[in-house]
Amino acid sequence: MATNGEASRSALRALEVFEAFRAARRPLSLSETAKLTDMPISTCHGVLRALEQRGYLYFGSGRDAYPTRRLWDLAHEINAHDPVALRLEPVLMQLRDEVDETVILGVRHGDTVLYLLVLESTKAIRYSSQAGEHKPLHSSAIGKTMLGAMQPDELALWARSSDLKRVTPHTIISASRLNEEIAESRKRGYFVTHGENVSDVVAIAAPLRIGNATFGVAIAGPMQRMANKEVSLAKKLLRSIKPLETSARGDA
Amino acid sequence: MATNGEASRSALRALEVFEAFRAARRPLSLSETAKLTDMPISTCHGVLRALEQRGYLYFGSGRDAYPTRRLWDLAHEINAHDPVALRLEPVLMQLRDEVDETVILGVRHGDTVLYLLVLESTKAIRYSSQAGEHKPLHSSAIGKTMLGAMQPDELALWARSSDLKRVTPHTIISASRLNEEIAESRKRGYFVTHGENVSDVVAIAAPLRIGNATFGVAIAGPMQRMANKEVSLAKKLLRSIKPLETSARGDA
DNA sequence: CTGTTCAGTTCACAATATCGAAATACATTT
DNA sequence: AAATGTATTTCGATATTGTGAACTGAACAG
Repeated sequence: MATNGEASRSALRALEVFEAFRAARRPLSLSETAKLTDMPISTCHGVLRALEQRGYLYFGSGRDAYPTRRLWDLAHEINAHDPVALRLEPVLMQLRDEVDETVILGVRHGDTVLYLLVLESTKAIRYSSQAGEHKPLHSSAIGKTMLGAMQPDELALWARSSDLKRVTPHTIISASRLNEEIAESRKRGYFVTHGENVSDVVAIAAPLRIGNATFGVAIAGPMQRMANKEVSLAKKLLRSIKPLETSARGDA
Repeated sequence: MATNGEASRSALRALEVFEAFRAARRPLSLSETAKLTDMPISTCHGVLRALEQRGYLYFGSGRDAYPTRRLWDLAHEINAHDPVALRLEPVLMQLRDEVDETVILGVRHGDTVLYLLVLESTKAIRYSSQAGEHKPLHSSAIGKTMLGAMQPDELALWARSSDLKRVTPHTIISASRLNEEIAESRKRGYFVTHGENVSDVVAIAAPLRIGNATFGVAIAGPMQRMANKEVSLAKKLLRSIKPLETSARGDA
């Protein structure tokens, strides 16, 4: 698991192209793709050609290209063997259905939380995000959960040495207040954010230990709907995920 | 749509890594990934880090990494808006279910056929392939379909100037025989291969014109099962795909 | 038919990634 | 604890790739 250093940009070019297709939701020409991905046209040209050669992309009759199923097949098979999500997803899905708010699985990743799995609410007004996103540790509910998993003295040190950026007007930017809140939440068994990362969003999160890794699971939704259900949602959350826990010996 | 020239290798590195995970069906360490992708460890290291930073990959507690859902979400959304497969897939799926042999959608791509969509039979013994694969024009059923869409004189020229490689003992490597067979098949309305591309595989294919692009649809299976059903399978194939055709004006 | 525009392709140089090797971290055994 | 073997990270010379600019070709208007 890496910590510092710069990493290659060009290795991700292919994925940037796919993301352009996702955003566009339709076939794209070379120049459109270049614009959307913010690459020079000649660079984009090379990437598209490479993808075409490998069968990831095809050009129909005109100049427009669209990805083939190859990417989907790839993702599908990878997914089908995901050791973590495989076990957790059914339960989290059930929780999502039960509360019909967005349910998120995340892990710590440096000074951020990485979303591994986002199961969105079916409601029109909902917390909407996606797997692969990063959120700050101090302003997200799962982040606080991760902080809660640290030793109190470690945490105090981390809070002092970190730049607790203000993300919204409600973000906690004082190290001492953060320490206090984490301590209280730890006792209570769950962690919350009230519009500290995204205005008007309340999230409730709890830790989930699998083997010797700590994950965090959150329920997130609009403040209006969440406000007076905090305790009952927290109970449902804890009830759902507790059975998933595994001691350091019994995991995949 | 490009024809010649060399294309970037490093842009595809990320996809090579994902393909390693597909093949492995489990989390992989850096050195394992490097071995599977046949990259030097230090190169692979850079790629994995880049993927990690962008949230496509995460390292659990140990040294092993696994892709997050991000790739799947990406593929899923791209798929959901695929203009061709969207319309064709339900019908092809129905055909697959009806005959329970593998059904393939392909297009011409230079001197090969590119598989856009592969719907495999549910039978244990079946023709198995995947989207993104390339097959020679002269030895695959969809390939012959593409040749059949050419003008006869164009075809004759192509056949003479191409290197009709022997793929199996049954591959047609004579330009004149190929010309004859295409001509007959054209009249008949469908194209076949008898173990010319893969031994013991029989495939039946027909053209599908959408707008001004020509696709090919094939039913492929083991010779034993296919042998005496050729005509009836061809009828089913044609019946399925004929309603999908669109003149040059009515497409997406 | 000719001029204009726009999309795609190619080219040569500058910027970047690659890869061997050496350094470090980690795990397991003695 | 020390030692051994294995895995990961760093480093820097070198080769490859990315990039702007110039080129080609197609589509269209006058």
